[in-house]
Amino acid sequence: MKTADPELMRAINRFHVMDAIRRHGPVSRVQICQVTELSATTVSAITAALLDDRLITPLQLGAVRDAGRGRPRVMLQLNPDAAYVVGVRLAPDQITVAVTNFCADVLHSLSLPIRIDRQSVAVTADLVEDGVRRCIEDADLEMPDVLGVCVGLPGVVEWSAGVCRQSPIFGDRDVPFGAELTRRLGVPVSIDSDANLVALAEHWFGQARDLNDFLVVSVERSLGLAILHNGELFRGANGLSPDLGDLVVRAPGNGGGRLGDMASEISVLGESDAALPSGRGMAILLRKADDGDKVCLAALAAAGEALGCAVANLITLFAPPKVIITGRAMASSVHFMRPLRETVAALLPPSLADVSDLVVREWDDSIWARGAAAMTLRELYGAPWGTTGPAPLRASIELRDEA
Amino acid sequence: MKTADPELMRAINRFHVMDAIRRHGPVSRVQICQVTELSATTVSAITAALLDDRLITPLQLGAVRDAGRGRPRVMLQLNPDAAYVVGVRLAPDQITVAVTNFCADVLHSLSLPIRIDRQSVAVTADLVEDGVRRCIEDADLEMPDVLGVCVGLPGVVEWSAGVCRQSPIFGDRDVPFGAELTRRLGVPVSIDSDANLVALAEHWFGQARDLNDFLVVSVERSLGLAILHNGELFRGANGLSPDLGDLVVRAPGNGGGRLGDMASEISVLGESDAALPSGRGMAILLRKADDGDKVCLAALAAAGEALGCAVANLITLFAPPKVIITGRAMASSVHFMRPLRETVAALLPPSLADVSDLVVREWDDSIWARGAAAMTLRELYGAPWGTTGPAPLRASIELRDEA
DNA sequence: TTGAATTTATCCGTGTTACGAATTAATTCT
DNA sequence: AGAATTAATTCGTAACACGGATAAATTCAA
Repeated sequence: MKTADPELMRAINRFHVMDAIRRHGPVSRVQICQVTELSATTVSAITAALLDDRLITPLQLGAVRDAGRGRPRVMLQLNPDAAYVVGVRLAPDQITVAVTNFCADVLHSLSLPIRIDRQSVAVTADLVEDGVRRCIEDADLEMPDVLGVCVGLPGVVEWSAGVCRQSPIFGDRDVPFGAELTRRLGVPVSIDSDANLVALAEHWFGQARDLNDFLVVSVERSLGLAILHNGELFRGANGLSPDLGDLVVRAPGNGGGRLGDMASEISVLGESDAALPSGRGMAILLRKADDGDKVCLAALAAAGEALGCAVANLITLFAPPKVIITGRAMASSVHFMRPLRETVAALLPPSLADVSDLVVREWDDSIWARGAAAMTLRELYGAPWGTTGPAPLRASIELRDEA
Repeated sequence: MKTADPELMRAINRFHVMDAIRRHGPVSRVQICQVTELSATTVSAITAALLDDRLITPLQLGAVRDAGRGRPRVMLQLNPDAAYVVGVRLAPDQITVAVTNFCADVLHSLSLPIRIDRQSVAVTADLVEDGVRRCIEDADLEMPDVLGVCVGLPGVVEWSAGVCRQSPIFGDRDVPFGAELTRRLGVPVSIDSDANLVALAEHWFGQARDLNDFLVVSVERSLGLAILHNGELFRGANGLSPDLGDLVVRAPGNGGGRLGDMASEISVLGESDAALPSGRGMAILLRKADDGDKVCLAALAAAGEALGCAVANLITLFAPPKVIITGRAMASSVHFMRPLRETVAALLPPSLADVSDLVVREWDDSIWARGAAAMTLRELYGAPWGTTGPAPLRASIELRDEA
């Protein structure tokens, strides 16, 4: 537990101010007062401290002469150069690295089309290390300029421990990838599930900015799931990010099993004859489906139904107002989405029939980097939430502790 | 959002002190210091205020002369008479009412064996009102002595709104039972899912006191689910308590469907020929199963497998160290539990194979009342958690608000 | 061009809070 | 009876948020 003292008080209010500035672009002090409901005095003091720390800057610039009467407002914004963050995304067939500034703008990025799922952990770490160093160099930065690195990857990731419990890109389990890269790069490296990064980016910068509850389901080579609940990323009891692919849709055998074996791109391709070693298989399958190929249509429909079943269950549990489906290929096909929507509608209990809005969203690669940036920046001006939880019960209290 | 001011600071620390006293029985100020990590000064001030408010009392009583050297400790405890709370449990065939004191000790209780699932909402409300008034009277209390009432019932309950979205005991949906009883009784009445009450009671008073993450699955006439996550009851986005029965195990048709139609007592009885209008059916079925009756064994096994599938998915999502299965009859049968355990073990991904401990627990009726008490008392000396969340984004900020 | 009006931001004084050090209180041991 | 010991309170200090007064920077009107 964290006891409440003036320091915590300040930390909370400072976060509120930073959060307001981040969310509402350039913003004046009076506006911050309105949003945060803090007094003008407090806002003034906190912004002064933030300016002093160079975390924010006044936007002088001919300024938006806003034709008001009195003293013009001084607009404040995050200082883009306050810190730099590197975001890395590991996909089975690609490494993407991007450097962002304090506003999570991508300064420079780098893509390596490498089948890392064929490589050992050591080789992958080598590749990531080189990519990060190169990307920083290309952005005219030095290693010490970098506040932190965040790596997003598919699978089950224990964020708090920096360990990847299990992932399609690693043969091994329980890979301490965070510690390994921290050692190599000399800056803090955190790892998280790629779906979580997207969800966070969407919450910070995307269209879910005003939503405190939503799900992100990504359908690519493997299945990803992120849950934003009460404005916070939801993690399991140990900081574990749940893996959608591990959900079971029907009892195994009997035409059911792991969702990941039924609704991911790989599984769909496996059911059709379009499987190819390269990445073109899904495009071919989708075109065939458009042309009416029965096998391909059935494969997509089966996947949609399986995923729909899982999504219905997730809605039953979390009741999120919005569910965002994403993925490079399948998510954009009606042959996949229609069965999915129909299954969800059919399985949802009447009491929850209309709470959730299912939308499909496509992102470019920068979203991963921005999510990684957000994840890292959260730590810098991060909220002290959860630091104020119930006491972690000590084993027991000695009635009288001996000398 | 709640801005952090001295008042919040105090509220947080006062909660910590109250929580420490509640958890560690009679406890001295020094011990509170150790547990809460607050300074002796602060603890002294807060306990003085609490004593002044008569929320706690010193335990004079010949005292546990603890054979120490110096000035003896003054043990503090919750003042049992600081407030009284009424807990109500609605089951399909029974209404249970209990009055508890501030320590959640049951002072008096009352059971009405009535098939309320056959009655209208108005009649049920009548019965509950009468039961509560009578129980208070029998406990030698007056209505104004009662701080609040909490009603636990099966189904989907929106706690924050006091509305029962759907329940086997109500024909209608969206029943505003909380407001209705508040109007009738003149004291605040909250409602929640019965599983949540058990979970909270278990967390406050039971064996899960030192666990901040666990699941409670209750198998009775209907299925209940409660999730304690990070020390807090987990509720869906709208304060909705999820209903386990609404989870879908397999796609409908094809031998699957709602879990509630596959693993509840009612569904199991329906599959066998032991169905009886009275409540003896399950006992008969269980005995028949013990005697080797194939049909009964199969029914129990099917239910266990279905529930196991759902539990495996929940473990995948929440990674709780413990899952508590409860229920009057079925949960105690190996013919049900063995298939359940085997299914969970089979379906759990390897990375989560050993995180969760499945236990069966049986409670007496008082647990509901104590849970209801805890739920209500939480509000009195409740933690200000969640009051400090990210700002509820205003629609947008006017650049200049006109006069 | 100058002064009034207006809006923004800061300064000052007050009250609340937590905390460390010193002090008082209530015991047991010798 | 006095020393030792542990518990609890009191006192003084520092940090903070806040309301009201003040200063700052602009527009509007004569």
